[in-house]
Amino acid sequence: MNVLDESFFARSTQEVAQDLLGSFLCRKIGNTVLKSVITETEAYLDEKDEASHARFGKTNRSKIMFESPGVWYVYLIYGMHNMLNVVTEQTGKAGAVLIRETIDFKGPAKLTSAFDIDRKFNGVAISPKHNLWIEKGSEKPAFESLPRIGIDYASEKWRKAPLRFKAKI
DNA sequence: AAAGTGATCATG
DNA sequence: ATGATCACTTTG
Repeated sequence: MNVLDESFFARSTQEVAQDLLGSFLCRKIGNTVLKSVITETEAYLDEKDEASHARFGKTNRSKIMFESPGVWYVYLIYGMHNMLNVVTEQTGKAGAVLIRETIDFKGPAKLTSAFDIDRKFNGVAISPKHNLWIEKGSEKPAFESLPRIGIDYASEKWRKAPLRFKAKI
């Protein structure tokens, strides 16, 4: 099938972040299936990445990033917005990709709001069985690499690291 | 430019 | 226990 499985996610975070561009985020709610093309992602690496939640090591929140690839990592930010990430890398190595926008929804919090995604998906397998999954796109789009958003607390090296990937329309 | 909102992390 | 901070959005 076209459904992405664990082998897709068990690779380097940057590769997964780039390859996710052009694929379809899919959500089943009742009898309806929503599908929207992913157009922007960000890679968050392991302990060395000063912008990543893994920078403090394994904590209650970040431990999911160290665990098995192919599950969702969803957390609440600013007291009101849910962020949707996929866990990457082999078990034991931290990594996650933030899905920042799709062709229909500009902004990570608007996306989760539109797809009715919240922390109940944290740690859940990325699979149609759980009504939230990703399907392979027809072709990998051209993209540009940019600094990530909203991480001013990190040092210059990481603030400027081109770990945001945006598909060219 | 600044509010709004609550989980999370460090510190005590 | 408390306090500062935060991978955002909306409004002015």
